Amino acid sequence: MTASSTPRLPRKPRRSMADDVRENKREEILAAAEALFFERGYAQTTVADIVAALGVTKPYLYYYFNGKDDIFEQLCWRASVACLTSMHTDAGDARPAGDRLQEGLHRLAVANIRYFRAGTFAYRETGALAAPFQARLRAMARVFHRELRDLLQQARDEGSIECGNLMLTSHAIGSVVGFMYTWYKPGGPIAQDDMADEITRILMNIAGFRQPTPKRRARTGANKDNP
Amino acid sequence: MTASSTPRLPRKPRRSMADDVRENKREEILAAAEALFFERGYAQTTVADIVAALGVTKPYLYYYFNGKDDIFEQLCWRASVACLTSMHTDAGDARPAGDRLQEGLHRLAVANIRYFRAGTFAYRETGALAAPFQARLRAMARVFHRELRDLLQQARDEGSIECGNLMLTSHAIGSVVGFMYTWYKPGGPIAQDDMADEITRILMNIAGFRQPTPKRRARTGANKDNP
DNA sequence: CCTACCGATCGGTAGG
DNA sequence: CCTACCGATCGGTAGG
Repeated sequence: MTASSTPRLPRKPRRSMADDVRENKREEILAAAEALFFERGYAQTTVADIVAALGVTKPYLYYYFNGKDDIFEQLCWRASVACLTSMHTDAGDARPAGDRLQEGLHRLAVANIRYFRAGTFAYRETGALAAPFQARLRAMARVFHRELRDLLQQARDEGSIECGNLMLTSHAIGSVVGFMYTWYKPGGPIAQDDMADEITRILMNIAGFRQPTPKRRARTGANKDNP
Repeated sequence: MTASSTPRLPRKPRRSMADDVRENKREEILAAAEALFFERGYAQTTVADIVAALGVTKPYLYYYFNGKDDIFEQLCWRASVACLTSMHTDAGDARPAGDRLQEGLHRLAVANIRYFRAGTFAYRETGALAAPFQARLRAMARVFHRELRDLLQQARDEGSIECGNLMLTSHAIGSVVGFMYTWYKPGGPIAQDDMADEITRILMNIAGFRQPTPKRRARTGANKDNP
């Protein structure tokens, strides 16, 4: 989290080869557990299921993680962070709010497609999560909705969208990405990039977006080379 | 379901007073279990929790139900039926598709508000449901989306809505009601009837509804007295 | 890094 | 003798 160190000093590589191996094994366990938690649910997935899927034993798993709940929290946290920080925009970003909104919604769609499994744990499996962890997730969700509502309001004020109740609009947008897991599975007929664009269009439609900003046909994207 | 019997013969009341008492007790158990299953999840709710909430004992519960899974399935089934049959319209209904769509979406909103707890079990707790039961739910969900897409297409053909991909629009509509449980709790500042109207407006907006049918300002509603 | 096994707790049901 | 229920305990399995 606190990765702000003085540059120009490539000394002391934080990560040895042994660390990489360890990290790979951790990720293998996380990937196997994520698939099972998503399909069967947290409580219906046993630690024996996870280790069987990997062809290892239970003590192997407990060497890399503190327990079943530890694995679940790590999966849930990283996915929730990726999805719920999508609407964050730099304070110095002077572009029209409509552009920033569209870029944020696109990030939101991409994150929810990328983390389509673990991204659902926070709201599907609340009962399986410890109360303090739930509180941290709720706090992050509040920030997400605040940032989204602020962007919607700014975009409405500048006239690039037309929407009614901001809270309901915000929730409707969150619902479309949050409910995607019930019908969308990556690997289907539609490529992930195309699906992200399609979802972004739907989200912009819910926001009441009318035409791509009449003033100047701005081509938004990941263009952050020069300001 | 098959309640079509010859009238004018009030003989043989199907339901004795003892049956009513039994039915009341069943409903009490179902209500207590529903609240716990919704808040803690199926696996995190024990039979001991349910009976404790009612001040009764486990044999009492097992007299009225075959088990924990039996209770869960009954809750899930009745709620899912109520929500997923909302888009069904009579074959003889000759009104414009836009009106039938709006009426169906309003039923959908009302059903999801009414069954806001057990209505989520089908997609939140798939892992806790037996495979054959899941199959029956999936079949019913398929019918729901087919009926919704048919209505959307008819409404688009008659010009009362403008929407893009019918499948994505249908899923976006289902998402808004399916994800309501994450932010809406009945008993809040907004009355249930008002919330149903508000949700219906959002759903119609997602469908691309433009003004209440320009041709004739039809006032749709539950007015089925005379054709 | 595995085999073998524990303390705790589950859903369900016996006898009375 | 039946029903509707209680206190006590069952077999089986979870995480560890």
